[in-house]
Amino acid sequence: MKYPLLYQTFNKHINLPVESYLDIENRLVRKILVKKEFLIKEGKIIKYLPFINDGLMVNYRVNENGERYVLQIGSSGGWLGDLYSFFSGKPTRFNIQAYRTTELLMISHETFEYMTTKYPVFEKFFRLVIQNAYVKTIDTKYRYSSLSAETRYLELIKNVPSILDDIPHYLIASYLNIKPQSLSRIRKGL
Amino acid sequence: MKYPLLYQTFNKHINLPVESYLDIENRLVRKILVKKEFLIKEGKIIKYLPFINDGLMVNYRVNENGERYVLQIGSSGGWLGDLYSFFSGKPTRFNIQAYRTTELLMISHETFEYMTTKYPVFEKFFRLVIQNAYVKTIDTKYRYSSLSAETRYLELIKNVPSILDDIPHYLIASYLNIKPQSLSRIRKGL
DNA sequence: TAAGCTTGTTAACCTTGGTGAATGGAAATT
DNA sequence: AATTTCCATTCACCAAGGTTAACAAGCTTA
Repeated sequence: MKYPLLYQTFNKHINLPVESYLDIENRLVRKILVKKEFLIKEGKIIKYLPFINDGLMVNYRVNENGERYVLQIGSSGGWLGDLYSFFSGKPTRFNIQAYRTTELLMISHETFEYMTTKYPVFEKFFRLVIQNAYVKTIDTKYRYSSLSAETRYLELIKNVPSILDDIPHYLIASYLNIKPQSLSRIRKGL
Repeated sequence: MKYPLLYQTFNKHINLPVESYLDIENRLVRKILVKKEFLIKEGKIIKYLPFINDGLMVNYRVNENGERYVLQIGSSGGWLGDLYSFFSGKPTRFNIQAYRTTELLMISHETFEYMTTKYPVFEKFFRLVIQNAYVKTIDTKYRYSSLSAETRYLELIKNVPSILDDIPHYLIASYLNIKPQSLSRIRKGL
């Protein structure tokens, strides 16, 4: 078994025999990104579902004025791609970039088909992965409404401490929905 | 066929023969809520996946100080429940309330099992419903970051005009992440 | 009908975070 | 090594939205 974290992730949601896991493991595309390298750039059509086996990635959109808005930060054990583009075949509006050396295990359309056909329990697995991500974003909306920027910042660095080493402050600020100057102000006040 | 909107909703994502649809239609629990009636109250365990065949519903959470935070507004043709509670069996933290007479078609655990077992294509259907909801909430985060409260208000009433007739302003304000006084101020300025 | 909620609005004042400009240091480029 | 670009920080000032309070209009309910 080359990727125990992935096996563990599958088994958190579904019951998967090791042989079936190994069958799938062989069909994954492994990819290494160095710091600042892009996995996804706006306008491309997404061909893979990426599992972050080890690393840290940032998903952002750019508006008409060229300003970045960080929407998601993904770390080891998570999935960070563009489901919509992957399943619809339409171009993505996201940019996903590694912020330290990152090892991805990627599922192609072909592998996705193979997995869900040969092991139908994977339909459920992917439903659960998406469902958890969805539930998390609703929770984020609640916490953004009810908590101050400072509290959100403290929560974030508690949950993902490695963020401070790897992700520039101006992106952390964007993720928190504030400007870099405001993040500086908050950090100064702590 | 009693509920053409539901049939249409299925067929937007998957190919479902009419006979299969009719088989399922018979297994739904129909429920009518009057204005202000609750579908879900915090602390309960959710037993159904509700489809809004006709109506308008609001999902909110309450914080320690008793303040409401509106997270979602659902209208005809949508799904508005608590997936997490439904699938995990844990108590919900949401409150979901009708804001006009609302007709729901509800899927019990038993019916969900039946649907996904007898017509496996429903695994895909529910994955897509959740996926679309997820994609939409990420988009909402982007638009909330980059747009002013006034623009968000104008977008909202453009997308769901019936909101103004049925949902009190203080809930609309909460959904927009502002206070009722600020919404008044915005409305005055228009 | 009266009393009592609930909701919407206004106004004065306050707080949080945004803006624009300046500075210094780190990193990338030449 | 020198130059340029990028990033974090600070500051003074500004704007959007929050807070508190008062009041009016609609409802409920007695």
